Amino acid sequence: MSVPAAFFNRILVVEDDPHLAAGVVENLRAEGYVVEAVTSGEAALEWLRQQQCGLIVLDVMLPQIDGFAVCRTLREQGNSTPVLFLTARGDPADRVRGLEAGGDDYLAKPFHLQEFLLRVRAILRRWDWYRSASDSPAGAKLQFAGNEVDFRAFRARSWNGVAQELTEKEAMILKVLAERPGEIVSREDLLERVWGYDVFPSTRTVDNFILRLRKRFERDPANPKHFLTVWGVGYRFLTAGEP
Amino acid sequence: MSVPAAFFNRILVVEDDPHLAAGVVENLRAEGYVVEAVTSGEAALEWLRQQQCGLIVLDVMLPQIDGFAVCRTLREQGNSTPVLFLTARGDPADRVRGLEAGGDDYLAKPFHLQEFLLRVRAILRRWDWYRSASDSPAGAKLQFAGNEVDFRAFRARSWNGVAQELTEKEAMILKVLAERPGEIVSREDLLERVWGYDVFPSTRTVDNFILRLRKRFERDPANPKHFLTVWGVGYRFLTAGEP
DNA sequence: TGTGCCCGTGACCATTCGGTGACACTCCCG
DNA sequence: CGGGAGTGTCACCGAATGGTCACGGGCACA
Repeated sequence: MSVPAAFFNRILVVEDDPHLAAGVVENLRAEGYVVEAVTSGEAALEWLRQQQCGLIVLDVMLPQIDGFAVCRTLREQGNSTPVLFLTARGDPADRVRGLEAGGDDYLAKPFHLQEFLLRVRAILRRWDWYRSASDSPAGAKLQFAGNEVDFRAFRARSWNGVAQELTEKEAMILKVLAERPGEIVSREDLLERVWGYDVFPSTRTVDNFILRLRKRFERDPANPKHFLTVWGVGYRFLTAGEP
Repeated sequence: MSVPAAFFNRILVVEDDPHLAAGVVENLRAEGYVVEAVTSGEAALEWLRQQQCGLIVLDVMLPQIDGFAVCRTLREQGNSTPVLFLTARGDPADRVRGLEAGGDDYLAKPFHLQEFLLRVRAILRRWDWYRSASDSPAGAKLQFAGNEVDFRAFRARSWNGVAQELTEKEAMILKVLAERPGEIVSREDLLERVWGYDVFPSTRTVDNFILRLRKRFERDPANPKHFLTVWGVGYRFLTAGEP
């Protein structure tokens, strides 16, 4: 049963709300998955007739065919790709319904992005019997300027050896910045990536988190060398030092 | 490290109706399990003398030796492989009898295929921890910070030498956490792994068990060093101290 | 039938996080 | 060189979350 590993890190996202879809897609991509997105059940079924993926993220509330029906149809066709349902309601009975439709997991909106990513990882890990258990999507750890960050555990050790317990948001902001070292990341980008959907704090909130990161990881927080301000736009992360 | 042959995902189907057997076998295979089938209790016992599997799907109505008897015999022989009974009748008393014979779950024919597959998955996942405990001596015991836990016996000795009798749930939660030291485990993960897919205690229940584990194993339960809270997500277990 | 153990829940309180506003400061631009 | 927009920084507050306890139901066993 040695299946070519190619499609295992591919994920199909089926979501009609473009905003939510964008957040989900971007975050999955950032985790190292290859992501495709469609906006309806029909499109999903069509896509899956021609392509394979390792996981389907499937909104329950879709126009025309709902998510449950999509999943049932797939299963009847003998397609056993893992499915993670997203639903607006948090009703436990819905969870059972989802599972009985042939799904593998279920998450109620609004969900924590982190929780979502954990589940995606869990499903993929669970399904991969024959792969080593230590598969880690890209970038579980980050090192720069003597700091060491473990994104899996929200934990870090700063240059001076002090252990740091990051909060969820701190960790995610850091991750988003660190994914594109040297590139400019706008505050809006950060909001989208970290808060995901339906919540929009002011951009000042972002500044505050940058402040915290500087305090944690900069030798001289007032003269940042790694969390740089790009005036009028956003921020830029440097691991060592390059203009 | 492509681990092929752990027997966890092997399933033995004991069913004398060839038609039903074929359907069950095929569907299990489609799910990715490795399936063997025999048609009588004797054959099952014989097979199990030489082979191991992660689950036995056992029809109750078999020629000669019935399913209950097969299961009892296995248990007397010290074989603790999980058993899922299939029975023609929906008699609740049968369920009790099945459980008394040492079975793990029970499904009345005719059953929904999805329901069946769900139960299979649930059983395998639930028993995962136990298997890993009883298979390798290493997995059976956990040591950290002067505590010693024997998952097989639900028994432990805490750092101060006090003997602890763990309950089943306590042991399972501890096991799930300890399987991924340093990594975040969400409450939902814990619920699913420990309670199964169709039971829904509140997430507060999880907190309570964490509380108990802390009382048992932390030197200062109010300032946990090993059972750490990850705010907004879940918990994280540390044996000593690692980044 | 009674007793004890588990475990699930609700209540109450403590803590944490994150979002905001205020104020000082910086940078850009005229 | 001065003004205004944008940013650094801080302290604060509300809401959400977790810690902890005590109660009660259910099951098992005597």
